[in-house]
Amino acid sequence: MARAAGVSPATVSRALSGGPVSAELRKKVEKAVKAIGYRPNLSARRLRSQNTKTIGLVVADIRNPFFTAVSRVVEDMAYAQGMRVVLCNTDENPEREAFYLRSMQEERVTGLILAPTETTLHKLEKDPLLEVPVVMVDRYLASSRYDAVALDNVQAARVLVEHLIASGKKRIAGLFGNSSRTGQERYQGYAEAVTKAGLPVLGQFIRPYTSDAESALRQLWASEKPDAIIASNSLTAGGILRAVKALKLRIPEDLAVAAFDNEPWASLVEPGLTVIAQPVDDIGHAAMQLLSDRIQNPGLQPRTVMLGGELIVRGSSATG
Amino acid sequence: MARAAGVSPATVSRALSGGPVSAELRKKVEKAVKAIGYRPNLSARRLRSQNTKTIGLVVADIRNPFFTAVSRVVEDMAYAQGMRVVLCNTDENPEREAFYLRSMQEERVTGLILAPTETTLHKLEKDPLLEVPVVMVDRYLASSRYDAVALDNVQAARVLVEHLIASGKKRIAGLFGNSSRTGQERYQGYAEAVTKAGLPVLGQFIRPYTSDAESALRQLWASEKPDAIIASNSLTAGGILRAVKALKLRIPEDLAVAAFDNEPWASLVEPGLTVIAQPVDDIGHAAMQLLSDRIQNPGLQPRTVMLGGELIVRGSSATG
DNA sequence: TTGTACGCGTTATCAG
DNA sequence: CTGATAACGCGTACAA
Repeated sequence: MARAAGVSPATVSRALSGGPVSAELRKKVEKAVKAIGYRPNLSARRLRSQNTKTIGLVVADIRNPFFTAVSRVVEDMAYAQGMRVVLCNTDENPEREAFYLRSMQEERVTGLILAPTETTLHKLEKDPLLEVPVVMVDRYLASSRYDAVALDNVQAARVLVEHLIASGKKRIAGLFGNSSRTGQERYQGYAEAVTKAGLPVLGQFIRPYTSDAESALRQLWASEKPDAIIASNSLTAGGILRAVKALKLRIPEDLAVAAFDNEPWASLVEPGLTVIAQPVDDIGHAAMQLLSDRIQNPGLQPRTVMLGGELIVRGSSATG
Repeated sequence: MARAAGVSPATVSRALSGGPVSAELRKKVEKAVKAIGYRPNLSARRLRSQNTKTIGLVVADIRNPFFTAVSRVVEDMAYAQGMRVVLCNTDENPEREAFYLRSMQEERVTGLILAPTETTLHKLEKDPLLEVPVVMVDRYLASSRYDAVALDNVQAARVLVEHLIASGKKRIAGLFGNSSRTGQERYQGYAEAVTKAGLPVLGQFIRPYTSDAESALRQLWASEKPDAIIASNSLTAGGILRAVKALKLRIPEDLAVAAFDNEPWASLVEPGLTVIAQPVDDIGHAAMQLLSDRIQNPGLQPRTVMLGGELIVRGSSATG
C-alpha cells in the first residue's frame, strides 16, 4: 500500500487515522486507497495496538428469545462504539463453555458478556481464570467478583405466584430450568410464596426444552392435579400449552398458566398468557454499560444491577 | 512465553501445534503454559498465517426467528471447523450493510454469509467489491456470481395461495416485506396463483414490522374486505393476528390466515396457523456447506441451492 | 510534515 | 530435533 501511494508506510497510517499529514500527500493516499481497494488489516492493527475492540457474547442458545433480544442490544451498542461481537452458543454445556472462554481469551477480547451455567459460575468465582472484563448476564452470584445484570428472579417469581394465589388457586405447580441459577432463584421465589400461603410445593426442575416441559406436565396432571402452573421460561411455557391442548384442558378453568418472558405470541394464544415481562432491552443496555465502565476503569468495585419484571395479567390466570 | 519455558519461540510454536519436538522440551513448554496461563494470541496468529478462521454473518435482524435459527446452525458448524462467527445486524439498511461489509473485509473474514437488501444485492452483482467467498442466504438473484441458498419462494407462495383457493376463498389478500427480494418473490407467486384462478390481486408491500402489518390489515379490512390473507413472514403474521383480535374477526370464517415460517406458537394460537415451514436447519447447513466448498475451491461455478417449503395446514385456513 | 526503524506474537524457512 | 532469523501489516518514537 505504501509504495502504491508512493509514500512511506507511516504516512499511510497517519493519513488513515487522521494524523498530521499535508493535504497533498493525503490526496495521494486516498487515491491509492481507492485504486487498489485497500482495507486496513484488523489483525495487524489489533496485534500492534493490543486492543481488539471485540466483545465476546457467550450465551446458552441464541434461539432463546431472551438471549436473542439481549444480543441484539449488545450488538447495536458495540458497533456504535466501533466494536465487533463474536457469538458463542454453549447449550448449557460446561465443556463447551470452557472451550469458548478459552477461545475468547485467545481472541484477547476487550470484554466478555456471559450467561454461564451454574457449574461455570462457581468455577469462575473460585479461580478467576478470566482476566478480561466480564459481565454476567441473567445468572450471577451474590457479592461476586464480577459485574452482573439480571432480573430479580426471586421477587418476580413471588409476584407471579401471589397473583395466582389471589386468583384463588390452591395447587400451584412450577417447572424450572435445571441447569442455570435463574431456574433455582425462580424456584426459590415460587416455593417461598406457596409455603407462606400454606399451599403445597409442586415445583420441579427440568431441562429447558419444550418437549421436556410437555411430558412433565402430563405426568404432573396425572399425579398431582395442579390447578395452576408457572413456567420458568418461554420454551417451557410453550411445552405446557402444547400438553394442555393435547389433554384438552381448559385455561384457566382446569389449569391456570403463567410464565416468564413476554413473547409476542403471549397475547395471541387464547385466552392470553399471563407473564412476567423481562426488560430485555434494559438488561442488554445495562450489560454493555457495566462492561464499558469496567473497561475504562478496571479497578471498580463489582456491581450488580438488579432489574424488576413487570407482571402482565392476561386470561390464562383469570380468576377461576 | 519462550523465555518462560527456557526455549526458543519456534519450539514453543512447534510444541503447541503438534510439531516435531522432543518429549523433554514438550514437557517444559507445557509446564510453562500452565505456569503463566499462556494463551496463543489469535491476532498474531491470523496476521502471520493470513487465515482468520472467521466467518461473518450479516443479517437483517437476529430477532427474526428465521435468522436466529440460521445463525445457530451456522455457529455450530463454524465452531466444529474451528471457526468463529462475527454477527452483524443491518436492519435492512443499505448504509449499515455497506459499513458491515467494509468491516468484514478489514476483518479478512474467511467467508461471508449474507442476507442483503435488494439494494445491496444488485450493487454487489454489478461491482463485486467483495473478494472473499460469499454465500447469499434467503435473498439472491438468478444466475448470480455468488452462491446462494434460499427457499423457492415463488413456488411456496403459490402453494399457500392454491391451498386457500381450494378452501373456497375468493378475495385473497397478501402482505409482503418491502425491502427484500424475498418479499417480491412471494408476491410474485401469490399474484400468479390468484390471477390464474381469476381472483383479484390484493397484495401490498409493507415494512416487515408487526405494527405495520396491524394497521395494513385494518385498512384492508375497511376497504377490500378480503376473506383470506397471507403474511410474508412471522412478524407480519403476528401483526395480522393482533389486528384480527382487535377487530373481533373470526378465523377462518371471517378471514382465513396463512403465513410463512412455522414458529412454535403457530400451533398454539387458535385455531392453529397454517404456514409454509421453511427448512431453516437445512438452509443454515447448506449455507455453510456452500461456503466451505467455495473456500476450499474458489474457482467453482456459482451454485444456487433452492429448498422447498412444507405446507402445514391448520385451522386458520380450514374450509369455510 | 515526513521518513526510518522497530516491535506487537506468531509461524515458516533455513542452518546447525 | 532445535534455534536464529525473517516476515505478516500496522503504529509510533525518533530523527530528519
